[in-house]
Amino acid sequence: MISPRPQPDHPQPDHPESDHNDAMPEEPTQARRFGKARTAQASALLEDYAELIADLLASGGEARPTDIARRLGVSHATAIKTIARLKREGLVTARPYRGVFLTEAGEALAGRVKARHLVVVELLRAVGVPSEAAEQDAEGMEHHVSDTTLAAFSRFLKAR
Amino acid sequence: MISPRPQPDHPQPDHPESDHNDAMPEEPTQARRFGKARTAQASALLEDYAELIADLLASGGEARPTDIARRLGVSHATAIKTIARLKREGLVTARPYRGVFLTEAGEALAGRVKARHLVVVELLRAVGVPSEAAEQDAEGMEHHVSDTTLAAFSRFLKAR
DNA sequence: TCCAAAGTGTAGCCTTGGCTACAAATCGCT
DNA sequence: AGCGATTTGTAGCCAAGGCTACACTTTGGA
Repeated sequence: MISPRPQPDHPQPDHPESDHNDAMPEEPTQARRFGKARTAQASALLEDYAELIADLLASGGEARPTDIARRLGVSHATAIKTIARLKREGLVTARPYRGVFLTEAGEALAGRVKARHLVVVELLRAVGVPSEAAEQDAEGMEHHVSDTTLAAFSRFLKAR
Repeated sequence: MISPRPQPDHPQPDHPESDHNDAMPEEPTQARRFGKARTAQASALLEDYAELIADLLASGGEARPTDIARRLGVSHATAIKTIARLKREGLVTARPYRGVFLTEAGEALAGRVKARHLVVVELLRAVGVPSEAAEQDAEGMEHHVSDTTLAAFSRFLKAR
């Protein structure tokens, strides 16, 4: 399946790093950054679920799997599977046919997420992003906003 | 451009509450937002690879799988698998043991991604985020920045 | 020249997060 | 009370994106 005998038509004699005598340690930093972005992405779903469940409980009184699924735009089976994962993570409690509730940890997470969401949306609007786009983009961006950045956002908004 | 999953076109025929007279926050809107954030996430990796490959080609002359892997902080096997996917998507060309090169589409993508990255980092710094955090957070956030938001960022930076 | 090291590729495994299809439980209405 | 509709749960499938282990090429140095 691999090619028949690749010919050495490609002389690349020079070694890039030979002339890199000065500081080169750029890779670890970048790798770390990418890694962090990857892990942030991993918790994003959990955060969204926690926030939504809190929302449903606050407004409607109950958070049912189908409601969650519809709001998130996924099938109910997917929602149920994710709820199981939330349960494993200790963020919610749920008994069959009885709805979903947040644990204390889940509540705390939901609160943090919601606050962060608001700040991000506010900041986007403050720099001139239309509300519609601000809401849309914040949904994805917020999960990558570190505490440091969040604090800077708050400062900026207050000082404005 | 990148349509990873053949979306079976959500057969969400139901207009849930026909008799919900009072303001129920529209679920379709929220579902759409979450869905978009999800798909944005899907293309994020491809974007990162394209940008990195462009960077390596520009500075070192060649983009080898191990270099890519090291810079991204993943195993070389993972990098190779992803490169295969990039190939499937028509963003790069690569022959065994010969390095990776960008197609025209890949080049275009890399250019867009890089420009966006710069704007996002600039914006973050402009609102007071320390450089270190700005770089870190931009890495994750940029993939969720829509054209509309990007334009607003540029405007804000210019008008500052 | 030739052999070991470095780089590359393949195979298999895992988890996430989607989906559909089907089964079981609960609800709501007559 | 009973039955159909809705909701919930389960099972099985898929692709993406990780990993390790192993095999194969290329390259470079003795």
